[in-house]
Amino acid sequence: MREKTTRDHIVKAADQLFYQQGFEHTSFADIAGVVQISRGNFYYHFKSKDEILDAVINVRLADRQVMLKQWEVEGETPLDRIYSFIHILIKNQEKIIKFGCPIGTLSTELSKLNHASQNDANKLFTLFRTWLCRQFTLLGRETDADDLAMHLLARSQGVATLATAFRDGEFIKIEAQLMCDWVKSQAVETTAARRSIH
Amino acid sequence: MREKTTRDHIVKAADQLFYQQGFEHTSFADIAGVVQISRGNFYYHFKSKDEILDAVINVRLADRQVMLKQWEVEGETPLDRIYSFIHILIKNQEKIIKFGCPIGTLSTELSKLNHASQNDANKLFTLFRTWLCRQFTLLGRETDADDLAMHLLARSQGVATLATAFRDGEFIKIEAQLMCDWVKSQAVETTAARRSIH
DNA sequence: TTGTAATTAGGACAATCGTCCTAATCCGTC
DNA sequence: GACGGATTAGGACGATTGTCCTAATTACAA
Repeated sequence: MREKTTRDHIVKAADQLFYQQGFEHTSFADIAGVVQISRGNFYYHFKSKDEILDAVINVRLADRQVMLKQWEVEGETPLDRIYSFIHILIKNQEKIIKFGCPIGTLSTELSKLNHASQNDANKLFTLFRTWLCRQFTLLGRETDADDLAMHLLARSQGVATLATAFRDGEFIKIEAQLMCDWVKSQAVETTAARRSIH
Repeated sequence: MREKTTRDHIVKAADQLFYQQGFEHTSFADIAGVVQISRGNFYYHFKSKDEILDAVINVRLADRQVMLKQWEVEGETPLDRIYSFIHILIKNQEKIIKFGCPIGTLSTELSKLNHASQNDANKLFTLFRTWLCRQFTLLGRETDADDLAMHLLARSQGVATLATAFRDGEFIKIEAQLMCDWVKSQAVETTAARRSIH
């Protein structure tokens, strides 16, 4: 699990710092301080700061892909798997309160910077969106699975934003429970009368 | 409505630029370019960039207070007033797709910067939170009015975040409708059997 | 018209940013 | 031990940042 190469160290440190301080607010000096490396050495491994960002995004994509695969193995039903998604809000509670959602905050920042990598960063959202979409399809909601996926994604994003602003961990717990209840109610509707989301 | 003083011009330009580009990514040169003023002249009106931020936050607070007051006058029922809140997502659709929610994105950025004014910026959230809380109380949900207010705030924040990421205006419309349906269902529960939020 | 305060323009400032260059060092191979 | 490529250290660079200082200009009162 421990990274061996200097390049991996740089990416790992950048990943954390971009999350905690934001991309623009993190300087080469900051990363160098963590990795214990000379500033000039960066440019042997990366041609620019943007290239480090790309590497960070790719690492995050790979990490989340592994996580989603793991949820597919562990969760027997699509319901269980969606619960796993909701549960990361609880699991990462402390970090979310301090720094928000790593995917959402990066997407928001790059959007304001009008950064060239915003499309790449948003692939992280798409990754969860299509995964959730597939689970809702398996749940029998093939016609509106994507709407349900977007709905759940949005709610988790909103919870993260407000939990950070108000430094409120209890709020995360309450909303996570509501989200689980909502998902369950959506599954039930497969056998019951089909209604709109509410 | 037109601002007279140079100070007001600066604050207005900073307000827009902080929204569109973010606080840190907006330089004095950027503001000066809009206001058509020399860079050195800033420090006659403000002692620092942080002081401009404080002024912007106060202007936003005043603006939103006026808006909320207006909704109280226009809306006959608390239900109507909450609808007005949800409707800003539709009204500001284009801006939200481009730049997100001005309150949420500022709060998120200042949180990452660990900026001294983050508490002041979060007062914007509190303003809507207490206002929504009052409306839900008038709706007969005095016991969990604050939970409902936070829930609605979170959902609107999440919608804004994803609408920006996916540049999707249709998503805003769908979710706004869902939120309206949800609010209505919450009001109905006052007369019907009291259940948990779902 | 004159004098005084308010306002502005423009440049200097130290610090920091991302970037780049070159010399030194490391390390495995012959 | 010597060679050669991979890796690193350290500083120089131009640009930009927020901040500050001072002289010039404006606007208003006497």
